[in-house]
Amino acid sequence: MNKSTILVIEDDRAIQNLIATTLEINDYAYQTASSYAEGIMKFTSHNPDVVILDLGLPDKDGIEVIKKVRTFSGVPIIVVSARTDNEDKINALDEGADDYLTKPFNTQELLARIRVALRHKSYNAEKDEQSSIFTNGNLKIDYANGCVYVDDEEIHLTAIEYKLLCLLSKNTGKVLTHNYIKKEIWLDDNGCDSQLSLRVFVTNLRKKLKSPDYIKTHIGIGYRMVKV
Amino acid sequence: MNKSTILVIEDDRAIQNLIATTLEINDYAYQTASSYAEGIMKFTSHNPDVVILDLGLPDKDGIEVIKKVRTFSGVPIIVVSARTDNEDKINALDEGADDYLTKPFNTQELLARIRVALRHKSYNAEKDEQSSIFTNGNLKIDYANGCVYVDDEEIHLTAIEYKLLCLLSKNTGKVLTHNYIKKEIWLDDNGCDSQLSLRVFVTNLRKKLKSPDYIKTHIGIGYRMVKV
DNA sequence: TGTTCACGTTAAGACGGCGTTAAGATTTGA
DNA sequence: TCAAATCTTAACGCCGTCTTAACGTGAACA
Repeated sequence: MNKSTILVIEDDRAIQNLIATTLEINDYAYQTASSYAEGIMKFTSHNPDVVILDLGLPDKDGIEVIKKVRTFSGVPIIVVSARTDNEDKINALDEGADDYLTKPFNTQELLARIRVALRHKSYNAEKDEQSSIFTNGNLKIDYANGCVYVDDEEIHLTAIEYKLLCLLSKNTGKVLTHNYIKKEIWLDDNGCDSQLSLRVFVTNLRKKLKSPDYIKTHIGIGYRMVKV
Repeated sequence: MNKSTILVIEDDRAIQNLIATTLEINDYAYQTASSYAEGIMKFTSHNPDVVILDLGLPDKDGIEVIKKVRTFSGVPIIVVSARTDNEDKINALDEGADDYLTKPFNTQELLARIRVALRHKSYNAEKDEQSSIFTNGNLKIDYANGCVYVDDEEIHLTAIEYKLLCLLSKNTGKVLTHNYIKKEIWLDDNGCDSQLSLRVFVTNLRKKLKSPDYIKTHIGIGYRMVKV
């Protein structure tokens, strides 16, 4: 049997050890991380099957881990936190966490919830095989680190340009309507004349990608990224 | 928007009402059941998107609901129970429940966990939606991506041409009247002499499809796509 | 066999959407 | 607070798309 790998992001050493021991006894492979940065790094290098996450990290709020991971992966995330406030729970769940346990927790329950998570994952596994690195011609996107390369040279994109590029690249081959793009990028859609702005962003993006061919225009409809 | 349907299996009337009210306020459709038998019956008749289940039912243990449902469905099941015993929790989760809340619970948290469950479900639904490709002879239409291929080579269609082709292909074998096509494509029908325009579009479409045979003319009536 | 009618085809012109540049407004970071 | 980066808006030329007109073609019918 293939061991499942579990990434534990937790800054309290005592609890980290408790979880690690529990996992070890139950024959799971695992990795540990003590901060946001280490967590993301270990995620990309080990591609775990489940993430166990504490919200109280030294460098950033644990919520940021959820947001970051969700930009490129649907892996099950179980939050384990001392925060009992409902708002924290709801916030974490809505940002993409799959479960939320409050400390102190029962290790048997944690194991059961890990089994639930693995069940979900294996059910999804068929279609899921997405990596955190996207490649198309001379274009490369590292979703986990938020870097974009053209001809193996890093290029600088603004926030909106990056969002737009992610949107297009994750839907390569699919035509995205102006309206859809608008809603994804400008969450409140009455902010500006985004139809016009969009044209400018596409222009700039094409320029920075050093080729107009990645993004194809569908007149009257929208845009689409094509395999080159 | 399509309302999600939630089945609440709970024998305590007070809590049943509490959940029902919460769901109603948040614009979910729901069904209620007070026993194992009623729960299974309503499940089969309403095919809910999520099940909320109390373990203490009058006729059978709630665990039996999980076992039964899992023999034919992977629908998300959220257990809501007064039993705080870890064994009960673990047992329910291992039998196939997806989440477990202990009473008294916070309604906002319940709602958040319902959203998690629906997310899982819709994520799975995407996989099944993959087969939206139409084929007819050398013509291939990828509705989901909005692309059209002839002889395995992509062809470019304008917005109206694509709309027209979709209309015809989705009604292959059926004659569509001029009037019907007109209404579907030119929503405000007083815009132009669409009868004349239509002739031009059909010509161009036939040319782009590299064969006049896909679209057959019914003089005085309309057009129809035929299987070639 | 000629007439008529609906449709096919082509081409031209009008129209609108798009790409592009640049300048003003806004946000961000030191 | 100021400077730099970013976002929004305006303007304009170009090009693809849509519409319209004109003519050709073939079938039905007397």
